[in-house]
Amino acid sequence: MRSKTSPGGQSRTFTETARRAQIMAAAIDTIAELGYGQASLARIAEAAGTSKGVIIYHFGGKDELIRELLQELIARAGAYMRPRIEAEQTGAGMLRAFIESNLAFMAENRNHVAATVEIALNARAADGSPVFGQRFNEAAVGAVREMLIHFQGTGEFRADFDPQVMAMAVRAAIDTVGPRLIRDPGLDVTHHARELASMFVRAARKEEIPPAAPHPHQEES
Amino acid sequence: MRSKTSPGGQSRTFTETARRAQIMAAAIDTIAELGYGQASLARIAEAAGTSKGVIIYHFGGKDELIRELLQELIARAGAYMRPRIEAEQTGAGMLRAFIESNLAFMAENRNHVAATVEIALNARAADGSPVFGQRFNEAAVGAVREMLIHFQGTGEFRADFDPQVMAMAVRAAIDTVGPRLIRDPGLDVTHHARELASMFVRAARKEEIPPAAPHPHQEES
Amino acid sequence: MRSKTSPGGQSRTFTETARRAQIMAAAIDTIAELGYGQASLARIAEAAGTSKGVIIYHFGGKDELIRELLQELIARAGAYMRPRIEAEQTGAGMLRAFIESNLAFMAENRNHVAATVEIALNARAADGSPVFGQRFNEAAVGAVREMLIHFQGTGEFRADFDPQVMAMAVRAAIDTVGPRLIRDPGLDVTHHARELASMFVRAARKEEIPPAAPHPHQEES
Amino acid sequence: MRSKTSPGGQSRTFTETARRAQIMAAAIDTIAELGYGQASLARIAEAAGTSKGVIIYHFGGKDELIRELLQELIARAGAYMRPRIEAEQTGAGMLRAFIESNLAFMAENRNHVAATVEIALNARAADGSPVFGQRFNEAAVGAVREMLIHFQGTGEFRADFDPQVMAMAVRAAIDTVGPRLIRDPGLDVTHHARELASMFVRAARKEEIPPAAPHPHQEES
DNA sequence: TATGAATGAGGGTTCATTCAT
DNA sequence: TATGAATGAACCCTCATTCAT
Repeated sequence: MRSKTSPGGQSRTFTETARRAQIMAAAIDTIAELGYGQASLARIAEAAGTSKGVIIYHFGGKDELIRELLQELIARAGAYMRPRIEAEQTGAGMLRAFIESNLAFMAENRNHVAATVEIALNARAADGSPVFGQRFNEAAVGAVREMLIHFQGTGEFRADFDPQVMAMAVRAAIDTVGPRLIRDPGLDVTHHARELASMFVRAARKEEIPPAAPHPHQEES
Repeated sequence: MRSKTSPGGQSRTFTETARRAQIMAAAIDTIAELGYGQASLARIAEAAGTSKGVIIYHFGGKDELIRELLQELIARAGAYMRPRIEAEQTGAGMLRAFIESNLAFMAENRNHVAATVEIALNARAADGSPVFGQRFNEAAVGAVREMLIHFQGTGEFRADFDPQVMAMAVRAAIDTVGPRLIRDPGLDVTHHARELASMFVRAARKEEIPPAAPHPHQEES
Repeated sequence: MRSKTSPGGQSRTFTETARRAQIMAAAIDTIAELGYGQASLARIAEAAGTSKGVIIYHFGGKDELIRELLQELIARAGAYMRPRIEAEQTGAGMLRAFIESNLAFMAENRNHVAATVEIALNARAADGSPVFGQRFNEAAVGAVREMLIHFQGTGEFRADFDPQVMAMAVRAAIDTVGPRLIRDPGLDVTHHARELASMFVRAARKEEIPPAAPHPHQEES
Repeated sequence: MRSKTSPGGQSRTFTETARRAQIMAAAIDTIAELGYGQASLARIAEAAGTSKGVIIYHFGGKDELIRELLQELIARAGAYMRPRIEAEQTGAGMLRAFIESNLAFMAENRNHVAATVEIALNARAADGSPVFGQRFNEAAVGAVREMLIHFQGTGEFRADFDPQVMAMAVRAAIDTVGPRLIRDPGLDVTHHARELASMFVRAARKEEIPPAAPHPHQEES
């Protein structure tokens, strides 16, 4: 991981940091707009107003650029979401906060998210094996899974569902909004987020019995 | 639609049909293994044991090959799923059949499905705009949405969720299994499917049992 | 020169002659419309309603087809023009007949002529040297030159012009109409021919002195 | 018009200008020698002592190279001819200057002119339609036509010929010399030019000398 | 630091031709 | 006779990368 040192080996100057930020921004926009496959160094350089050489000079190669880009994007999303999730105490609240803050971040950073998905989906090593998709996705799913397990333990969530399966579904349901957001800028993300959150909460939580229910039947074993 | 005519314009020879099938199989495997971006004609040809020229001779170009591949894959999945879905009467049954048959098809045709997802996600026109992803995904989501709407109308499903949002979530939850299946051959797809189906059924169905049910039907084992 | 024998070595059957004519017609149209460079065997075959193999079978290769095409086209033009020229006795009459009949043939056989010009201009041997242009053009120019020389001898034409130069100019002036005819179908070829003929006759013939010219000056040495 | 900007978008470096000139020279020679159809990027690169990639780097593609080549060639010919034509006052003088300077330029720049003709005649768009031939030729013919019309107006030239027809003939008579020059380096272009000029002057000019000319002007040496 | 220049592999495609049937 | 199938070279072009300046 050379991500904190400049090509010469020293830590970064202000100028270099700025150049890197500028290039990364251009890369985000280019990937979001054209997709990973069409985002060549030449096009990214053009969007950044520089040349291919500069990019390679600063990042060492396209792979490095992509890797750093992905790290940055994930970190940014995490910084946005974490406080919003941790402000909640209940499982329902946290699950809802997770989904809603994730989608809110998407809505506010459409290009960033689109680029993330493009990279995670497409970036491959020389031998064709996925580079990021795997570990990235597993980490993201893992966080949700642990949360579900925790509240299964407290009794707030039902015990009869597989937390891994639901975690994957939550992740997928969120991620699928990204591409759609790009094509349909008018999408009401807030509504979508609320609906999604309600849906998963309903699926996870134990049935609440209406206060004055005379004949409490249980549904489903 | 030239998909039923050979390069000469007449309908297909036995030999041609065989060659086409062989090439398409090689393309499926190559795309599933290496991803869409790495699946060049040369690599597909190598996997098929022929040369690029042969592929172009039979399909007219890479675009045609991809298009036919996608059509074939979707048709095959539809043929597998449709009867299983139509055998059901209730909304819960159909939703469950949809999810389970889709995942069962995936499990039995891993490479095919992985290739489909790769193509749908990544194939782009020269200007960078998605070629299939959009319409393909919308069609798939639309089918689920209409089903949900119908059973909201009959009263079996709750009326207070957005069928479009749930349909997208269902699609995404299913599609996310594909890539994972490739990397983790030991995944218990049957279990995953049952869990997923239960989850969405629980989220969609009304919670109340008819007050004083004289003939207790069991829904779901 | 294998142009009178079929691939097997025997002289041609009726069927073969018909096939050849059909292919040659298709080649003429294709070359006239798309130009020599774009007239691939595949396109010619398509226009002829057959396959590339058939063309190669009948002509032995693309070069043979082109060579025969050119011969045929020249022969046809000659058959049209020769009687019209030979019907004249004077130099002016023959020069005029040459130009006008040549252009008349063009107007009636636009595609043929366009194809001829395309081939003569573009067909090249493997080493890049022109195949037909040279000898074909020299022959065509030579005929005009000999005519001019003959009537310089009889005294009808001036003796002070270089017959080779004028012959080349006549040929070029005629040939340049071909391409234009393709693009501008409304061109009045009869008018153009008459103008061209008058122009060259005026340049070649000794000045006719107006009958009652009082002071005959000569112009130009 | 990107013809003054380098691949990066800025104006040209010395190195780039030199490389471009070198490549264009190689392209001229290659096209002149082998014809447009055989002048592939590979062959041009070989003649220039570089690789295809370099050409594409500097010109962006074959089309650009050809387009710039044609512009350059036309501009150079114009710069050569214009002052020689404008030095004349009479119609005969200008017509003669046009023809003679054009052919003199040809004689001094054989490959350049041959390449120009090859390109103008053969370059085609993807659909087979001529790219340059049309407009290029019309422009060249138009200039001559306007000159003829002008001196028909002044009375120096006869009024009874079609200026468009003669203009086309002049252009064609000149252009036909190009290819011949390549094959026959010993051709006496000066003689040819003088003959051609005399011929067209004789065809255009009125035959009568003003009845009783008091001050005999000499027209033409 | 930064850039212009060059490189070489690989991309998809067209083409004339060969060959078995 | 005729065709469908395959071949292999050549085509133009894109790309990530290297290198001298």
